Amino acid sequence: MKIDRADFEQAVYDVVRSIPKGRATSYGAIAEAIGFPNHSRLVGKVMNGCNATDEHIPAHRVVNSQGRLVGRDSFSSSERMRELLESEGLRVSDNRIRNWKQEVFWNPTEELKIL
DNA sequence: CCGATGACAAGCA
DNA sequence: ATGCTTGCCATCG
Repeated sequence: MKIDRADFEQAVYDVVRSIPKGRATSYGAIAEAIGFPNHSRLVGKVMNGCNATDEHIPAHRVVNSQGRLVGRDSFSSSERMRELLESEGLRVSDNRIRNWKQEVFWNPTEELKIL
């Protein structure tokens, strides 16, 4: 199945905007939630373009499956992403979110299914 | 956890 | 078109 770029982007933004403050999710989880489980990389691409022209999208709440802040280079500064997360009550050490899978991880597939 | 593999899409030379 | 890289992920070891 081919992917409609505009439709894909819109779906990604929609999910990202739904991420609660103090929580975070992964590229793969978003991809799965919008129906493209094996296109996690495209989510990253979309996010990359989103924070460049930033549209009040909490891109800092999107990390990789290991809770690692791989997208920090696309922010104003390398520390920006970490600061945003810490200001929401999250703990970050060595470029990773603490209690990632235990507490912080927010599953859009599960949460949005209920709505 | 880390490294290597295989899968998929897009951008670039 | 080909080859390599990328805000990735699941699986295997």
